[in-house]
Amino acid sequence: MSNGVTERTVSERLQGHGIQASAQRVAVAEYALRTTDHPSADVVWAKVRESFPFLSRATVYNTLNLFVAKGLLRPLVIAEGRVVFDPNVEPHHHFVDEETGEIHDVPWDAVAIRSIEPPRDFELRDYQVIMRGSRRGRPARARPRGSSRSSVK
Amino acid sequence: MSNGVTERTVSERLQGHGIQASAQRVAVAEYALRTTDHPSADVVWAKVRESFPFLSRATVYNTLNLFVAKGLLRPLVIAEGRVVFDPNVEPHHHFVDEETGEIHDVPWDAVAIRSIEPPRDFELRDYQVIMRGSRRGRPARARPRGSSRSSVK
DNA sequence: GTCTCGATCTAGACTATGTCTAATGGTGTG
DNA sequence: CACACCATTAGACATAGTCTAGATCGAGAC
Repeated sequence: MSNGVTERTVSERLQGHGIQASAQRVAVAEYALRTTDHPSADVVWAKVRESFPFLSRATVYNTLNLFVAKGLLRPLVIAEGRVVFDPNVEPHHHFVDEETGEIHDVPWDAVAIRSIEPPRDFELRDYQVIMRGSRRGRPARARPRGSSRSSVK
Repeated sequence: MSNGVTERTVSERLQGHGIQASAQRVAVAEYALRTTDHPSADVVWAKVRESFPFLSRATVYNTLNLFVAKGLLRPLVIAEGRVVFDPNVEPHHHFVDEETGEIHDVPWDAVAIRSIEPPRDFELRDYQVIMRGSRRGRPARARPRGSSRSSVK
């Protein structure tokens, strides 16, 4: 794909957002800015270390937070127990599979909103629709939470 | 307020949902089923212990998860770093104040949705709009995250 | 009343996510 | 080379949440 955004090297993208490039930051960016998996910070750490073993956990957290501050990633508070990161910073919605915990992007125009009214005295900065459900045909009962066993005896 | 729902005692509500009442469960319910604060489990623990000191943390977690399983509470994955609980189990939306982290209920009809299309092969169980912003007049820059100091140097 | 059984409650160990700190190392400028 | 600055590191720390093993409670059987 050569759409004028992804054809630039990762290193150039970082510098274009005012981020000093370094070996570690490029390695994190190569994964985190290309994936569609909505990984958590620890998942990024594990993935990147496969090809770049000299990388501390603190650096991954620092780097991801830096990318968020510079507008390269968006943090999502949707998954249970952790923040996940989305390199798609354009407006869109999300669908959470309640059985697997997987998060899928939903195009902005898959939802037609006629009007939206924030609470009085509050200023709306952005919004999105969070859908929950499961793959068609599966009943989807008790949600997995932490361990695989049921959380209520 | 005597609207046919809240006029029943908490103990009766628990039994009506198939939950064996106990001193601890009633104490948790008195707070968690009445509040509009969207508390986390540890907040519930702290609040309830003010008037009911003999209460372990595990009991609070067990009890809240039981209430969720029985449909008395809805878990929300909106706030950073924790799950919060909402005794309003009717459909509604939420507004997150990005400065304070406070969560406010938004009535269902504050948003007019004309159509909504989940991803192919997925079954939509429920959905809600998550709005983010801040109180009018305040600029709302860096979001507080964990500690009060900036997370990116 | 007392025995028994299952449900509930408890303290504390444990795991996972995330932040902070102090020290180390690399790079550019003079 | 020396200095300053920034990135990186390991590990300590903080917090949310789960699990376990044992104590305790309560209701029915006798």
